[in-house]
Amino acid sequence: MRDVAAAAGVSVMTVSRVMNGAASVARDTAARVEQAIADLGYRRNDIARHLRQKGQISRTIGLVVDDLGNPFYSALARAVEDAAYRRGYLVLVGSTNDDPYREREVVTAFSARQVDGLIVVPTSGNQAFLSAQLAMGTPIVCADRTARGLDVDTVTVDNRDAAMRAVAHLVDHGHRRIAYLGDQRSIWTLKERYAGYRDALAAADLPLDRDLTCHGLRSRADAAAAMAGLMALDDPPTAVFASNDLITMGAIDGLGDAGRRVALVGFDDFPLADKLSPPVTVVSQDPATIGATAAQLLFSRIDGNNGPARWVMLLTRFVARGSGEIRA
Amino acid sequence: MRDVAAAAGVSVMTVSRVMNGAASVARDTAARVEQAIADLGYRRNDIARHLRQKGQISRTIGLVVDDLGNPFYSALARAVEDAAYRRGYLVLVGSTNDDPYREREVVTAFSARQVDGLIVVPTSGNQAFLSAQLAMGTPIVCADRTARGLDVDTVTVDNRDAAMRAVAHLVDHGHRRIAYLGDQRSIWTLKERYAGYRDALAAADLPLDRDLTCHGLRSRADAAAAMAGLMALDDPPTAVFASNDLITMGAIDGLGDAGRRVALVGFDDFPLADKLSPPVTVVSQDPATIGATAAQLLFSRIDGNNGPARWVMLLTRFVARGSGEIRA
DNA sequence: GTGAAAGCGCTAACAT
DNA sequence: ATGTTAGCGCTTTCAC
Repeated sequence: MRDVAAAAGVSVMTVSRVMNGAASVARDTAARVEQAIADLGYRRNDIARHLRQKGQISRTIGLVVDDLGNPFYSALARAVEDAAYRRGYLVLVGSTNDDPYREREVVTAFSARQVDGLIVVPTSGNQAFLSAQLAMGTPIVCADRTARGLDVDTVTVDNRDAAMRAVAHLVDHGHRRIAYLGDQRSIWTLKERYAGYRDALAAADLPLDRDLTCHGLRSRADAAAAMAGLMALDDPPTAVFASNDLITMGAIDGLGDAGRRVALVGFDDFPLADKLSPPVTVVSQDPATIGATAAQLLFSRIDGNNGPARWVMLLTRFVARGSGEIRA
Repeated sequence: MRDVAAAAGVSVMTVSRVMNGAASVARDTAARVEQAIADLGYRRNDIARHLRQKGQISRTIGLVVDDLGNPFYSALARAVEDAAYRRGYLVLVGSTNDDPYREREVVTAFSARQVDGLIVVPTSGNQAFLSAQLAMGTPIVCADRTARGLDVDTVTVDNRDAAMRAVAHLVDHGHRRIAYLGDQRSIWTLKERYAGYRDALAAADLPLDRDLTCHGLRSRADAAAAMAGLMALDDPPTAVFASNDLITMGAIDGLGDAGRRVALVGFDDFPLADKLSPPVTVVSQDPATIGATAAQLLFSRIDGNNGPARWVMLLTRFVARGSGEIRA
C-alpha cells in the first residue's frame, strides 16, 4: 500500500480511500491511484484491514461438522457456504469425527482466528467449553444435534417423533419382532431415534427385546454384520428399523435375499433407494434446509439479535416405497 | 493481552513469551502469568499474531471446488482437511458451481485473507488470473481437472484412457451402437472422457454417431430425459457410456426396464451400484486420494519446494459388475 | 530474565 | 480533497 501511495504520489490514506470507494477523492487522483494499483498488482490485506476496522469483524464464520466427507454433512455445509457467500462471508470448515477433543481443538482454532460466528454439529461430548466463546460475543448455532451444557440456537429435525412413526408403521403392518440398528447411543440424534423406537413399542404394548437392538454401529460394514447376526437368531426379527443411511445400506447388505421377506424402514433418504428391490421405505430429512436455517439463525445473531435461544424443529417426511410395507 | 500483563504485573512481552512457551521466563513469573490468563479467560488473537510474525504466514489454506455438496468433492475436501489438520492448518472452502466469475471472486477473497496456499478444482473458464497469486508467492495446486493458461502442480486421474477402456469393454461385448451421455464439454474431465469414448470407437472402426451423443447434462433428471430420448429412437443404442455418477443414475432412471437388455458402464463408483439389477459396471476413482495427493503437493510447495510443476496422474479401477457385460 | 520501542498493513478520528 | 496521528493485538529487535 505504501508502494502504491509512493507510485501515485499520494498518502496511504488516499489509497485506502480509493480501495474503499470513498466519494471524497478527486477523480484524477483516484485515477492515478487506480493506475498505480494496477501497475503494481496491489491487493489489499483483508486481515490487517479487519484488525483495525470498526467492530473487529473478520467476515468469516466457522463450520464444525462430524464428517465433511459424509454426504449429509456436505449438503449441510454447502447450504451454509451459499448463505455465507451471499453475505460476503468466508467459511472455515472442520470435521470432528465425533471426537470431543478434536471438536475443542477446531473450535478453539477458529475462535483464535476471530470468526464472527460458529455453526457446530456437537459431538457426544460436553459443549460447556463453548460458553467461553459465547461470553466473548461469538454467536453459536447448533445444527443437527443439540449441545450439552449450553443454551444456544439449535436446528434439528423431529428425530424422536419421526422414529416413533416409522416403527409404528412397522407395527401397523403386523410386526411384533422389530429390530433396532443404530450408531452410538451417545450421539444425540441416535438417542432420540432410539427413544422413538421404544415409544412405538410401548404404545403397541410390545416388549423391548435387548437381543433385537444393536448400538454402536459406526459403518456400513458394522451394520451388515449386525444384521446378519440378527438373522442368525433362533427367532429372527420380521422387521428392522435402521437409524441412519449408512446403517440402512448395511442392513440391506446383511439381509441379502431375506430383504424380500423382512420389512425395513430407514432413517435418512439416499440416492437409488427407489431403485432397489424392494424399494426402500425411509424417513427423509433435508440437510440443506438444516444448514440454510442454521445460517439464517447465525446471521440474525451477527446482525445483533440477542433474544432468547431458539430451537427450530424441522419436519421429516415419511416415504413409503415398499420395504416398509412388507407384512409380518 | 495488556490486561493479562497488568494483572500479572509484567509487560506484554512476558505474556507473549509465556503464550509461546519461551524458555527464558522465570518459573514463578510464568505461573503468575498463567494464572492471570486463566482468570481473565484470555485467548490469543491469531490474526494479529500472524500479521507481525516472521514470514507472514496465516496457517490457512483455501480449497475451491465445483460443489461442496457433491459427495465426490466432499470426500476430496475431507482428505484435504485432514492433511491440513495434521499440519495445524485451517481450511477455507468455497464452491464455484463451475462459474468462472464466482471462481474468481472466491479465489480473490481467499488471497485477500492471505492464505498460504490454494487447492483449486478449476472451472471451465480461464485460470490465467491465478498467475497473479502465484507470482505473489501463493502456491496453487489443481485437483481433479487441469487449469487453462496456468502451469501448476496438478492431480487428476487418467480420464481419457479410462473412458477409452470402458467403451472398448462395451465394444468387446459386441456393441456397435454405443451412446455417450455427458455433462458440459467445456469441463476438462468431460472433454477427456468424451475423447476416450471417441478413441475407443475409432479403434474399433465404428462411426461417431451424433444422434447417440448427448452433452450438457447437468443433473440426474437431465440424464434420465436424454436416456429416454435415445431409447425412443428408431434405432436405439444397445449400450451406454455415462460419464459421471449422477449421469449414470439418470441413465438408470431413463432406461427403466430396458436396463436389462441395454449395457451400461458409468464413470465414478457410487453406493449401492452393486445392489441394483443388474449391478452397475463402473470406472472407479478415489476422490479422497486425489485430495490427499493435492494436499501433499501443496504442502511441499509451502515447505519451499520450487521445482518445476508436477502432474500426478492417479489410476482408475474398472469394476465389472454385470450391467457392462450385457451382450449386444 | 525482562522490558521498551518499533512496526506488521491497514483504518478511525481528527486535522488541514 | 487530502494528510497526519494514533492504534488494532501481537511479535521482533535490541537494550538492560
